[in-house]
Amino acid sequence: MPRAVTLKDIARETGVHVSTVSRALDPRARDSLTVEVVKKVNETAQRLGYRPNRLAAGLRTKRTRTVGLIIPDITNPLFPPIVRGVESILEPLGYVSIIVNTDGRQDRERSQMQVLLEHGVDGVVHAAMERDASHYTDLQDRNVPIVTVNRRLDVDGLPSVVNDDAEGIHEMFRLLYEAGHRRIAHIAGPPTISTGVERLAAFREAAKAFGVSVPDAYIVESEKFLFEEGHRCAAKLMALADPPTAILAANDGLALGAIQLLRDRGLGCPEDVSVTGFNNSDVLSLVPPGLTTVGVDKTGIGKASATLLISRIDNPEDPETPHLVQPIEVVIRGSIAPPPRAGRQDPL
Amino acid sequence: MPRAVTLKDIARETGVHVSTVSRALDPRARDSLTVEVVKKVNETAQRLGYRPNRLAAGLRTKRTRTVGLIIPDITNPLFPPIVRGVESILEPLGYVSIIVNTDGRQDRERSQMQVLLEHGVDGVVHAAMERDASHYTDLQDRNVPIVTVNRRLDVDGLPSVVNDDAEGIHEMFRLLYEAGHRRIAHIAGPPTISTGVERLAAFREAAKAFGVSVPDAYIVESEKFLFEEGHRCAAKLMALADPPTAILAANDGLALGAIQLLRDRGLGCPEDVSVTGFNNSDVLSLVPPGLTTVGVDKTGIGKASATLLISRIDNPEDPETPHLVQPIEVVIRGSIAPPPRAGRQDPL
DNA sequence: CTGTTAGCGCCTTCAT
DNA sequence: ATGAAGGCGCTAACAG
Repeated sequence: MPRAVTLKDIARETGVHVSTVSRALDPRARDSLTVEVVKKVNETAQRLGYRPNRLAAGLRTKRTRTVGLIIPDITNPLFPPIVRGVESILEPLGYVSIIVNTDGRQDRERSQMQVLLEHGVDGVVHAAMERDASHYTDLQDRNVPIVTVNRRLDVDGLPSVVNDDAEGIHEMFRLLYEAGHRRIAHIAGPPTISTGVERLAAFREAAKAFGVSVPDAYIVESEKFLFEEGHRCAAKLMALADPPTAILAANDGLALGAIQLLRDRGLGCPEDVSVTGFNNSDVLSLVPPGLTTVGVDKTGIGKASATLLISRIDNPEDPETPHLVQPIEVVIRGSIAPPPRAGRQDPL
Repeated sequence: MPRAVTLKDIARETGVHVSTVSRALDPRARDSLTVEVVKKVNETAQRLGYRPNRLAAGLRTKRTRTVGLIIPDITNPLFPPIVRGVESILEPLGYVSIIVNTDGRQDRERSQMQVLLEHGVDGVVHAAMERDASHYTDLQDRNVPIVTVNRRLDVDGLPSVVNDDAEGIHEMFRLLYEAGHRRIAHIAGPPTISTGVERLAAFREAAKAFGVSVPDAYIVESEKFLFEEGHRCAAKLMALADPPTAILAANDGLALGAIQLLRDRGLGCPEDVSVTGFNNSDVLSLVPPGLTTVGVDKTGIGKASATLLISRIDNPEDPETPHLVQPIEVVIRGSIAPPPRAGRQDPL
């Protein structure tokens, strides 16, 4: 069990002092040294297989090259690409990420932040879905930079990166409108989730923008962003005396559930009812009829948030708190068609 | 920017020495102290919001309560549940995980291990897919315990946790056999991937066990575990003079690609050709006809590997290197039917 | 039962 | 241009 090589070992080997070794290995301090010394030190470091002890360095410098990544649940397909995006920026810079899952629970969020603090993270990327403004006080007290990704906070002062949800909803609405639909319903996300309320608000905006009136009954709130909920909510919609000819769902899962409900009722998508989703989940191309949806750049928001975080870490005094909005992409598949004739005969 | 509270602060506040504070906070050393002192120290620690500095402690004790998690790509749906499983065990024990992605590249695996070492991880869980036995020498030299998960290594000496691939393939074969199939083909995984060769070997075993002879042309090797490859390989199979009546694919993606090929050719699954997969990916229930497949307990292997790792960390002298095999589950959906009449008329 | 001492590995003045 | 010395926060002998 050969002990790890330390500066001291290199010092002994080369005959110079430890602090000289430290300087020779530090690109920023290197030039105050003889080229020969630098060369010899680096060579022996190489030869002995020296690896800096980040703990010791961190203890001294208060910089650990570690960042915390707080996410609700890595199992939710939304987050792995974000994580990958973050790492694609951080890793080349020599940072490692400590990932913690919170399941969206405030108590866990709090305690996990403490854990990150204990490990001396240089910064934190917080990916979340809940709407509540979490208590970042501990981090801010300790002056640890934090960036939120994937949701805009109610209360603010922190940099954030989000997708352009409003634009995505607007474009889905436009597609339905231009196909001829006027009876357009919305299966909304849970009111506790940030994207749930954002997309609902955007839906209302879009309806107004296109001059389409939406009866209250055309807006159904789901309890979770899941297939089953889409199914349940679509059932409520299709049970109306005046059912919609199109359903704009707040995400893909809800949309797929809605399509299933239609099928159960003997209705076809898109012939009888058009449906749209949000997120462009990987599997969509496989499941008929192919959901028209909003593609979001998950890796992109991850990258952007990491870039933002690094700039905060490197310039702690910079007072800016940018709010980045990542553009979305319209993904057209087969789930939209003009409304059926019966639909057209109804008075607008 | 209030500096973090340290032992020294508590010492000053309570009037006892730093080392006494340290002891009072350590459950194992606590009982050599007066209850009053312990009480007072803990109260003030609480009041001041003391959080131990893990870096400093780690520098002293060589234990950081940090483990490394090496995976090819968190974006591959196979890994998030494993990660979650690992964390479900580690987090309650006070460990955090540093996750690094390697894209399965040896050079990155090597360099990332160095990075983990620099950060003083107490152990490493290595999830991998490639067959090559990686060089764990650096870790082993430093006496850092390591557990591999999701693949068995060619060369060994390390504890590992894998799924019971052989059993899964055997069961799929049985299902097909019992439905009446005798012309059963295999779309194999890439030969560079551990599960690829394992499942191919298991397929040959199963065929032998059931007394079914498999022509060479009935085994097609894919280059990646992907839909497109399943499509391509199935095309080769169905172009044979004597095409199979059943396709046992090495994973779900390949199976779905095969089903798509059948559809392209105007053939139905399961009426014309039966198909089976492996992994029980989340989406399968949504895509017709519902793939019959092998369910693997990803969270379970994650948990098992973490448990194994902890026991290695706690008992470094223990010479055992267990190889755990996690049981699989047969998931029956609609993709198997008896072979069509035409198939039966062929000579066996 | 508690204080003293030393040092983990590194960086950073301060001297020379 | 390099060495000496101190200390980051914590723990672990060793004293007493």
